[in-house]
Amino acid sequence: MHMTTQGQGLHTHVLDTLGLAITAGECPPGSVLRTDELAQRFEVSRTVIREVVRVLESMHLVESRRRVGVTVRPTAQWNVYDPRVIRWRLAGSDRPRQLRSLTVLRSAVEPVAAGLAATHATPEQCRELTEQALGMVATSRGGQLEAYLVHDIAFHRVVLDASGNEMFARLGDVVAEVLAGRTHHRVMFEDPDPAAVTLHVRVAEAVRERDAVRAEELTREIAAGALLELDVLAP
Amino acid sequence: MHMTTQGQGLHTHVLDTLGLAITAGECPPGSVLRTDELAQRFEVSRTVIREVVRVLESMHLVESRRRVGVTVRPTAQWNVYDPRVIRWRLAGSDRPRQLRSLTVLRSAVEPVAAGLAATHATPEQCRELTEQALGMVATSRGGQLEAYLVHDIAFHRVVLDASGNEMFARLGDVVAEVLAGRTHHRVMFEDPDPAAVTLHVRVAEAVRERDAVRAEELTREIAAGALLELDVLAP
DNA sequence: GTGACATAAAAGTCATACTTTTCGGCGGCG
DNA sequence: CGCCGCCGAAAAGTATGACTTTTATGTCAC
Repeated sequence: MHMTTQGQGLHTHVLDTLGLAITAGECPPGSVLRTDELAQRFEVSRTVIREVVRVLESMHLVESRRRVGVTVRPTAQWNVYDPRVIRWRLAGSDRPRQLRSLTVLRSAVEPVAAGLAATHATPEQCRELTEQALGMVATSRGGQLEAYLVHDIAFHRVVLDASGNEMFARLGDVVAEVLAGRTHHRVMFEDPDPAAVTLHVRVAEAVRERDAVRAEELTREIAAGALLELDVLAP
Repeated sequence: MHMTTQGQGLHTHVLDTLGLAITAGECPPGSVLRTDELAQRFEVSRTVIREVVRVLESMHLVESRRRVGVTVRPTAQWNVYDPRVIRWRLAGSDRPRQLRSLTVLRSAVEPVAAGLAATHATPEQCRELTEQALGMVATSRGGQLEAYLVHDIAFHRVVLDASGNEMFARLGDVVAEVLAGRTHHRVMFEDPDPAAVTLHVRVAEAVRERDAVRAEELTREIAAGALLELDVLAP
């Protein structure tokens, strides 16, 4: 048996290992893999390898051609919205680049989502939003960064959900990854920016009061802060 | 043999058929499929079916569990950023909903992308942008909708590429699908809105002149137009 | 009624044989 | 010398059957 992560079946394990290897830059774009070779390397049957390759292919990470093998595609063609690809890349070496891309995406999407949330949010969602904002306030000082993170993630997830747009809603996981990544890779000693905390509270207010333009504008400020912080940390 | 699309192999064909069926609402969420059954239905081996199921699983369209079968997941869990899922849904019954979601996403992303493009675009990209805008002008009248569409898609793709953000760049396919869908599923007789065409030309100008805020603002107008048009067509 | 256990159903895995496509070389012809 | 077409082999694609593993469900004893 192997000593590596083999929790949920061979398929998952091989997929994760290979995906990570590819996104990490081993197997650079253009290099070819052969199924038989992979089968030997992972000590599994060709069946498993083929299924893995098919999934990798569906993420546009590789392309499989007869008589040629499985060739790694150029980075520009990855399906970067696949949560697994995101996770692999965040775990790999170009984590900073990835974080920046994702933060820029957030800064584009979240303000619009907040504006929509102001008109679409259910009372329940408004309540939830306020609750999470208050939770952020309560945990914003004294080094309770982990607890703060939980509320932060929940807050943004509710906003995206409440927007009523499924494309936005599905970005909840992405945002969660970004926030978690930011918290975990920063100096863990400093408390979050009080201004940002206040902004979250005010966004919750704006949504509750159905003030779309204010919700959007405030969220834009939050996003601007996140971008700024990124520039400070990784110029 | 079958008379359906079988161009690039059994796998592709079965995947497309099944994916379409699921996203179209046959096989509603919660319903279960068995691999053997599917193998019979499509007259292919279990091998092929298993690979298809694995890909479908990677899109979060289905979940495969032992002793239970392949169960269709609730819509909220689809990986809606997968180009194939988008295409299937655009071809299916909830095309209006899908088109709206995507257009809202565009309206959030493209203005920001245009702003970034103004500062990041290479001279080559500026040239390309201008060229496509002019192409749009040239084909904007006289029922040359197909030719217009080509330039329209190319234009938006260049903007997203030139933003320098990979997440934005990868939305090129999505935007292409939306624009194509809009053109092909609409009354084919009316020429595109002249105001929109002009706006595209002005965006190209703004980018060329490195005027980020203007590029963003103009693109916001284009997006607003697209949203408006959507409301007119599907209230 | 509750809990442990047996059963069987379905996916997961493997090995193997066979088919199809296609790259790359080789030879002939211009 | 160079181009074109044919041929063979390499690699993925497909099919099949046997076997393993998990697990939902029914059954039986308590």
